[in-house]
Amino acid sequence: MPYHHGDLRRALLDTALAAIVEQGPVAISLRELARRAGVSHAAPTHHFRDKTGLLTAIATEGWSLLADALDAVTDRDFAELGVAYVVFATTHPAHFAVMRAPGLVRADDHGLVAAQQRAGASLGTEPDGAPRDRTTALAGWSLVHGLSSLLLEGMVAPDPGSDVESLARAVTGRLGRPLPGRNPR
Amino acid sequence: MPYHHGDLRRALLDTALAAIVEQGPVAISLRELARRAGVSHAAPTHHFRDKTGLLTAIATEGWSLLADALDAVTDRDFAELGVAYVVFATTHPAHFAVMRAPGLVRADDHGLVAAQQRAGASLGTEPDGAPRDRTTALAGWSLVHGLSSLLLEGMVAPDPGSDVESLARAVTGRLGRPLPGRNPR
DNA sequence: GTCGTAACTTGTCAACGTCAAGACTCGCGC
DNA sequence: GCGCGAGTCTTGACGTTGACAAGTTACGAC
Repeated sequence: MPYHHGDLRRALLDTALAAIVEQGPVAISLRELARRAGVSHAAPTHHFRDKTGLLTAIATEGWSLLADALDAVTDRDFAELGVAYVVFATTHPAHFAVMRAPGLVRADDHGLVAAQQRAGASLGTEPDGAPRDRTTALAGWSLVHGLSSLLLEGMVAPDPGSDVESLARAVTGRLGRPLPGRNPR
Repeated sequence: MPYHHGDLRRALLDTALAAIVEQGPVAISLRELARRAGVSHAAPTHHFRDKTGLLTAIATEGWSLLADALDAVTDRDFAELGVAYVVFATTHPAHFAVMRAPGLVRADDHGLVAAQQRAGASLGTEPDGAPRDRTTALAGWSLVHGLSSLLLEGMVAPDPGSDVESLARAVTGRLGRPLPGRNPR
């Protein structure tokens, strides 16, 4: 094992993500992550100042990946964006758990706020690029954020034989969509 | 200070709730709660086996209070239930933070599950007492759960001059109701 | 009144997060 | 090809925490 790890930062993030899936974001310990990565107990300090720093990095990466996933949706109807949101949450449970956990991250971190805003902007933009009506955007965001949370908390599960994607599609379909010519924004 | 506290269990819960508002549910320490309550560092153990036990008790109480709040809504239209949900979350931030935090509580705790189901049943019941369509109920629950979360995470705030209740009313109004006469809003 | 039981204390342990100081190694300037 | 600084990692230490064990005190039923 070389003295210089190569990419210890990435390795620690990946180890942390795996541990979070197993034990939740609260139960992880920096020392155990270091152990799993084969480095000394204080090595993480240099890459992420402290535990909050590590979790902030994970949350930032999460929001950024979510923004990427939303930007990749070609049919920018809200239903499709919403489905992408829920699919992201269930395929990146560790990221999403940290993103929505209260008091685990430095909420005023620059990179974190920027990544959050990028994701928010993607949700709050109409297919034609115009900003969505605030109430509509908020309702949509709430809906998919809440559904993702309920799924990850285990309070709701897709019907057997069905999957998360079709559940998300059914639920987002309940959102009152303003009809094309009839409603501003 | 008497040897027997009187109602240490309640005192610890209240102290914990206050501390959670200040520092978040993760940062609280059993020892500090004991200190604030004026008892020895091991006293909490006897009332709540461990830290998870305390948080489970808070979550249980939260779901139970929420169920009470929902049951107290006389106009059982979903919009009103939803407003009550969001109002509960913002007026009981400590409870709600624990209720929705991942991995902090014993999710299989009997009392907790029962309280959750009581709240869920209230949301999933039509004004006339009939069970609501599953997708509709889930959409509504997701919407208000998500909105509450976004508010408490500080990612969204009511417009200045407005308040949480009217914001919740506006947002729940965006939910398409599968009633005859199709125009929501 | 005594006695069982519940409530609380004191003492202890391993693990953790964080800090300070030192050791190693890489790569750039010369 | 060589020194040297900056970046990377280690070692060691400190205070705090959650949890456990064993002992002490008060309450209430009989």
